[in-house]
Amino acid sequence: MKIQEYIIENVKAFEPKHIFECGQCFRWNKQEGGSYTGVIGNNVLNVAKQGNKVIFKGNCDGDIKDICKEYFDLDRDYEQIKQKLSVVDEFLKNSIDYGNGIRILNQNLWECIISFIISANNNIPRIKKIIERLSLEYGDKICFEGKEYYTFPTPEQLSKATVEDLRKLGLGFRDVRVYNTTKMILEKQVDLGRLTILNDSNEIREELLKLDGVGPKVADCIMLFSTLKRLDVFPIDVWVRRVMNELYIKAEDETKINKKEITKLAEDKYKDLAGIAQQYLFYWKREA
DNA sequence: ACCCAGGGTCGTC
DNA sequence: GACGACCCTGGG
Repeated sequence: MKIQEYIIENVKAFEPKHIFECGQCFRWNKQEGGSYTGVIGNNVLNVAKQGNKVIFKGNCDGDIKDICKEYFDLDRDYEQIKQKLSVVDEFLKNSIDYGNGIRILNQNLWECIISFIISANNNIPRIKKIIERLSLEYGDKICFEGKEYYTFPTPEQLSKATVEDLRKLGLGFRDVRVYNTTKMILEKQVDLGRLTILNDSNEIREELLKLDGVGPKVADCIMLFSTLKRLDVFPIDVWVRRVMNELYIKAEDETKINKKEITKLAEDKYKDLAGIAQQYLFYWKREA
């Protein structure tokens, strides 16, 4: 572990606020001055934007440049993606202008699974608090700039928690789901190593759905926001349902819309970039 | 004090 | 396939 720095000059499509507050991740916190600090694997990082520079600073277990390239998806051309999506229609173009610095992160698969199981029928502030408590209780300590941070617990570490322990940490009815899923992954009833090798998205989804607490929405989030990197999947939650109804469907009661109708609409309009389009729409709808 | 909603899923009918 | 229940927290 050592303190390192990595700077990108003339950066395009990179805005910390857009990246960390578009709902894809839960472990980043805004600092005084507007930078964000968070934990990636065994590393603590601070991300600051100054003009058209991005400055990464961190206590890292490995090369900070490699860590950032992988996690922040730096080798992907988001300017090209935005151009492609902007011509779909005015609505999407407006939301892209609003969240122009969004990037889809490559988050650890295991952490992503547990995080989005916790997200079910929950709100973002509470999801973040629960994940912090899990890390504090079962993760490893890392120090950075005089403060203590904690890694997200490994399956082995989290398996030390009983259902009652999880309930005490505020998971509510999700306690059993996290407990069961941890066990299933540890015992390789669902093999995460094999998941990353699979090509077919439907095959991956099928495997994820075996896990307790993973339904269609959570499975889609995991596939989009983790290292599985399925940019074509379109997670449908209350917000996306809302925005798709307002823009295109215009039904009186959005809760009665068939999910398949939304999925088909997204596929037709956004094609293989539906997941990224979803993030622009989600961020715009929640913030603006 | 009371009600509602929140990045849904599960069990039951 | 539709429906209610589910723990907990914050806001009206």
